Amino acid sequence: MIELRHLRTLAAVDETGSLTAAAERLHLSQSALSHQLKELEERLGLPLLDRAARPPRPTQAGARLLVLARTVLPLVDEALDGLRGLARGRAGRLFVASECHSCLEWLLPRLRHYRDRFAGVELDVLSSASLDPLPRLLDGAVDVVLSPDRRDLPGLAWTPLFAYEMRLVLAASHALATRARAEPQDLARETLLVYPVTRGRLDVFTRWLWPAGVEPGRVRTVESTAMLIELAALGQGVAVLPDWAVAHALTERRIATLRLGEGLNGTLYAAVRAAETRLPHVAGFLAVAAG
Amino acid sequence: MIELRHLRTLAAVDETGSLTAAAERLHLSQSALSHQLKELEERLGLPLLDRAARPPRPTQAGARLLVLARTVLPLVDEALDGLRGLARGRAGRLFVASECHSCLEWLLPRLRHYRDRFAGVELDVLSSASLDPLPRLLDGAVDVVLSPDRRDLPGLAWTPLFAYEMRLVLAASHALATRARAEPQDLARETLLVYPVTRGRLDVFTRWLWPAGVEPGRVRTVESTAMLIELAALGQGVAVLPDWAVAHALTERRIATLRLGEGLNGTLYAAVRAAETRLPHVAGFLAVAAG
DNA sequence: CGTTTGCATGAGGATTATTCATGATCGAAC
DNA sequence: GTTCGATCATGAATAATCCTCATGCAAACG
Repeated sequence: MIELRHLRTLAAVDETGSLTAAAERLHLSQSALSHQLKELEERLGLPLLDRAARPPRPTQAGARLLVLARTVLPLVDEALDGLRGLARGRAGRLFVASECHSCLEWLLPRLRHYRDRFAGVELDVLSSASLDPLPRLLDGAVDVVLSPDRRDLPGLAWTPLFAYEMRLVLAASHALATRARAEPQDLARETLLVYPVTRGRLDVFTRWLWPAGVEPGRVRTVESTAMLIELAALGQGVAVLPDWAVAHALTERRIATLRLGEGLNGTLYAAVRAAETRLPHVAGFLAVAAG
Repeated sequence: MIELRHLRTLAAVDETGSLTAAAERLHLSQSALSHQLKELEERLGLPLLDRAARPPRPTQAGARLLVLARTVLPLVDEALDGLRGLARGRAGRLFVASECHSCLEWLLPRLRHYRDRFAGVELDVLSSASLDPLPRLLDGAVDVVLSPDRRDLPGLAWTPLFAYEMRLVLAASHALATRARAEPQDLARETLLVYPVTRGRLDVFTRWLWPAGVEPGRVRTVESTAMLIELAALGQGVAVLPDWAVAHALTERRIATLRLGEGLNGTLYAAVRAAETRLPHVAGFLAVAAG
């Protein structure tokens, strides 16, 4: 059937005013163009050009196809430009969703770095406190999911970003601060400061307290990591946070941290669609995030 | 580069939900589709489909191309439909211009006939009293030119429609009515009734009076053929008209007609663009007009 | 587990596209 | 009027491509 090649040929002939010139523009021989046109005309059963006229005049049928070419070819070229941008990391979409609440603060400085290197990429961070982000990754609503638990699903590729240790955060003056490690029972009389999410999504419950059958004395929800640390420093309660999140506050000596039992370690992973791992703006994100 | 074929493939895969089904719809083997997609992906340097997912999910690049396919393919199909219509005489444009004033009345009944047989054709008659219609035929503004004088230009095809004789029209009671033929000098004292156009476009001047160096006694312009005949019948003057135009009035015996000298014969021609003579709606017009 | 389904791959053949060489046509220049 | 140059058409040969056949592989399903 008809192909874009034919439309490009017609447009070139119309714009240059001769088959010869059009052939040159298209890097073809004049003969190739002549054959191509003839074959198309035969297939359609319609003449497209009046070759006798100079410059060659499109017939009614030719004019109709020219209109088509004029509307279609720019659309195609535009799309191809976009794809070239994608192929070179100069365009694309990167919607990042995180299952890990405190990770957002870890993410932001890296995202600034990423934005500098991939300026053309449409970047967004979705706080998916509610919805399970993995299905949304599969159906294309987001492009990267950050999660501490790696669930291998068909079509997904997982990349470890960094290992961390969850530590008990408490005021430097707290009675437990001198201990080498904390045990679940230690929290039975404490106020536990947590993010406002369901407990099933908090490692401190799922991997530490619940297995030991312990409930904290009180639970209080706090919006931000900074506030969590602040309240812990003031002795209003204790928190469980990844080591990197409290590294800065630790140097100020207002808080102390304890290992949880044998050590509650984890790894943050990034999931992307397997088919897109090679896309520059996706691979670039993984490199920046893991680096 | 990318071709419509690729867009059709992508769209088919997206709509059917599998390569195999898409191949069937496109009357290709599954293998062909697989090769085609693979080659396109390699050429673009981008994955287009996530084959692991079921149904195969378009990647960002694939989604972009799908958007393109969804906008472009309907346009192409629409155009092809139009062309098919053209090829079968069910569509097209036929703008008719006439250099011959009295021909319009000859044309109209045939045009009605034509319209019945080529219902889809956009039909129009342009009274080009002013502009020379042949250049407009060449530049595409009109599609048929009716003219009594055939000027062969490159790219034009001429078809004789019918032969006619210009005859002197006068009242049945006119003194000259019994003569066998009229001579230019006979008009020296008569009022000549003519259409309101420059004399250079009237055969009676260019082919009869001027060669003999005769001027009519008076010249009076009249808009329509019917009025021309009416005034002649009333003895208000004489006219020169093609035989067919007065055939009807002649049967009513109110007018008589004379041969002009040896006989002022002519042929009405139709000019169309040479490349379009085979188009059904053009060839159909010529057939209807000449028949 | 075997069976089915969907996709990938390699090789061979068939179809298409392109080029080369040449001829026809037309207009301009001499 | 002849010659030249430019443009396009054409046929044959070649190059490129596209497609199919015959497989292989992996996941899904009973």
